[in-house]
Amino acid sequence: RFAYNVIIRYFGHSGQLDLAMETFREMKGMGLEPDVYTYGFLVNAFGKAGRVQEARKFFDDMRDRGLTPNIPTYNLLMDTFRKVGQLDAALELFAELKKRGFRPSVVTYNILLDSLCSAGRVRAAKKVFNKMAGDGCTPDSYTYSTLVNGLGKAGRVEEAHKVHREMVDGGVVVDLVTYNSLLVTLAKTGNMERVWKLMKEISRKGFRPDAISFNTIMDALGKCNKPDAAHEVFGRMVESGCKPDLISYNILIDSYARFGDAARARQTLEEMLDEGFVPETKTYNSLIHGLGMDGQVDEAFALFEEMESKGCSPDVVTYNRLMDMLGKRGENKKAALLFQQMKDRGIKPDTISYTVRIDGIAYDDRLDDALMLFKEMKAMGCAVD
RNA sequence: GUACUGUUGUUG
Repeated sequence: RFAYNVIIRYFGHSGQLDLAMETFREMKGMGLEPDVYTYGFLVNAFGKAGRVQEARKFFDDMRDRGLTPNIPTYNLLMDTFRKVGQLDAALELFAELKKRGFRPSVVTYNILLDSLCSAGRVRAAKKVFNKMAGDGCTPDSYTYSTLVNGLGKAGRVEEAHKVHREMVDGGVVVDLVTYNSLLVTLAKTGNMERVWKLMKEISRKGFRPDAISFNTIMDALGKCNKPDAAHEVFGRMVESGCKPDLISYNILIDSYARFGDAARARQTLEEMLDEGFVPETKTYNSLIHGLGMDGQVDEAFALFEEMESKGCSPDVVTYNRLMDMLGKRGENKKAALLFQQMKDRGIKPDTISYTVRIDGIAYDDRLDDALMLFKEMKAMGCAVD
């Protein structure tokens, strides 16, 4: 049974759900009783793939077989709910496990906190955070990164900073992830002085800033239209012995692109190819954006073709970007063709797709058509925001 | 003998 469990875990981990299922059936066929680990791995496998329904079914099956789920299995299911943003289901499960007399672990609390934060309920998250110690769960470094990250994403920079200080002063064993979480928060405010101060502190504490640390700073600079400063950080990164990764290049390309420097963006693409990295759809999307910013619409479309030949399929972002470009130049015929093309290719338009199309059409004063699209958008189940 | 959680990148 142990061997089967290991195999199921492996297949789940690598996303080969059919094989995991096959192994599960084979195991039962051999007359071996699945245990809580077996079911836990299955919940995890399907949960990771976002298949909540099935994950939940395995959890229930486990009970029907007379097995009692333990805390890690509860955590696995709860984390599945978190990943797909089903806060209510997560809260319900938490209430249930307590009612059944289980003691949540720190992990349970961490998942709960993250669920609340991702749903924007930062206030509630803080309350839970304040209560967890009384429930026998001492916050750990995961707890703090989750909270700092949540507060930061909610724009509550000072609170995030305060929580971080509390953690450091309170003697919690910190790691680089907790520092990076705060770094992201500070970087987004554009206050580089604070960012570099934190970088110093990171080193002083004996950590080496990693690619995520540097990428975070580069991204912040790029977003404030300082591609050269971002490039400088790239240099520092290399100097300090930290190897740039695919994301570093994507960020750098995006920095140049949003600044409108298509030439530099392209040059960076060449550099990343030289370094042996394989560009992604995201990479091309940034480049296309850059060409659009630079007014090089034909070049943008050339790249649109090129990306395909390099094995990067355009996605909804690519199409949105191109349609917006065309709409803003009044080329609505072409934009409409692209819109049709994306649907034909099975790329589901999202809220942004409809928004840019409606926007383009509205420039043409074709309000009836715009209204029709608006209706279609709702009919397609697209959120109207 | 086996498990669960946190940090960075692309579009309106």
